[in-house]
Amino acid sequence: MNTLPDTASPLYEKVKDYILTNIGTGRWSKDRKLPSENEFVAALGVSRMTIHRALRELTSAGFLIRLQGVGTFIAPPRPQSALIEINNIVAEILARGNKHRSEVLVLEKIMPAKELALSFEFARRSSVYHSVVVNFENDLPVQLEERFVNPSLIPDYDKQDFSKTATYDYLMQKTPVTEVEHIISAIPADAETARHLGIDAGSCCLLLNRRTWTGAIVATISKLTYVGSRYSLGSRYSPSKSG
Amino acid sequence: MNTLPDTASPLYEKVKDYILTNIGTGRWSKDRKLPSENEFVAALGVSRMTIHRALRELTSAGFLIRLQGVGTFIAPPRPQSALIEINNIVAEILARGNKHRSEVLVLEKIMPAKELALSFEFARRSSVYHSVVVNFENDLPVQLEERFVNPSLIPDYDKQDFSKTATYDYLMQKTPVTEVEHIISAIPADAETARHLGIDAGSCCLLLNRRTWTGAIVATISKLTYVGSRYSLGSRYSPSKSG
DNA sequence: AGACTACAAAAGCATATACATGTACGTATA
DNA sequence: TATACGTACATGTATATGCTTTTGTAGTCT
Repeated sequence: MNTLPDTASPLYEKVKDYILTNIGTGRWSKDRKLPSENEFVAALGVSRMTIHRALRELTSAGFLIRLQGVGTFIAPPRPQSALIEINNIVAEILARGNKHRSEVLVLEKIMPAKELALSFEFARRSSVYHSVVVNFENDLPVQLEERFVNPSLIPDYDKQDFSKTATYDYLMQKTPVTEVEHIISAIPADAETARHLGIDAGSCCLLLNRRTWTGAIVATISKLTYVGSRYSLGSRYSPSKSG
Repeated sequence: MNTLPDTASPLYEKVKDYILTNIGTGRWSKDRKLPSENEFVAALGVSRMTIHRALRELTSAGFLIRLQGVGTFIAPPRPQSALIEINNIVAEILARGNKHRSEVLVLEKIMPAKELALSFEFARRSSVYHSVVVNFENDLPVQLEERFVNPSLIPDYDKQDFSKTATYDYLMQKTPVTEVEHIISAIPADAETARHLGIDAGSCCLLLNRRTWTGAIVATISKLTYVGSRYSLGSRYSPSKSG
């Protein structure tokens, strides 16, 4: 019985729409196994190759996961692109099999200075959360993380225990990132930074300034300082595998 | 006559590699019309549907442009993604309305050291091009650019005048980039680097190590050193607009 | 109990065929 | 001369068919 949309588009596009709609509206629950190709054939009255094309394109677009011999499943919310994930330092440390620990130096609500308020693109003055955390890899400090967070998007930021949950994980869970800006530079460590990171003042550090948006609203502004000799940012990117 | 690569991958992938290689090596000139699907069928002994899939995927990845009833053409070099474009320093300098100038320090063909040959993933020893260029913004050195280039993809690299054409522009024009790897770190300048960049030894520099691929072949390996106090890498990215 | 085997299910690959749609171009006709 | 038409060719879509590869499972043998 054919329930495909009645638009002027190729059949495989209709099938894609049909599937995406069923996922989007939640009619197919998140962890459910989708019908097999042959079941789709029976249900929609369309040839298997056409079903296959629709499923393949949805898979390469990241909406589905397919396992040969097993079935087709709805993909979990996407893991961020290479450009974004460079910030989840905790995951990186754990992935290397090392021990992670963090110390929360500051967690407060403040009125932003003029320049900071400007970066948040606030229409009128408003307070923001402010946190400073040091991240350790095997008890060696590798990153000093200073964040400013928009309370209108993440209201309970200052109630969290960031020695247990990484700020990154908490933020990713709370609000979807629709846009990211990165500015990377190399700077000598100032006295305070050097003290927190246990290095000499003037040592080379990698400074990553980051702003994230949720829709049109600036969600977070972060200043991440890495010890140059202990850290580097890597990414690998394939245009052909995502376009 | 079948000239497809002899790898253990599906046929349509081999066809894609075959086409990318022919584009990459310049065997098919930039503005040329590619063979029609049926001509590919005759030339490679592969069914039209398989050819079609290869061409369709290369088109959606941005390498080709197809016009129904007309033919298939090589796409103009793409406006790179945020992650890739951070390397076109010349364009950046000009975009800021500043003057650009470059000095070519080295341009030669060498036998790579063991480690470098390894990075190129060479099956057997083969020579590579080597260039070192300093880029100036308003007569102030901002970047030291050392590149190693695979001659099998870019055969005339050492015949170019890189004080006139930027190495980046030349490479982008000569071969499509299918994959990029970046490793960014902060390091103190060594004596020689410091001399070339007109800074004190030990000053903070941003080091960008970059590898690019064309198909399965490593095309270039670059080591870009930026003066920390005079430069930072920026990017802005919207996951939702490309995934 | 554990290991091996056989089979079934599901996705993946490749092909042949047919028709649809769009473009280019030459030729006939008003 | 300009329009209309026919033909050739190119890409796009849809289907049917047959095979391979991977994975899970149910039996079976030791």
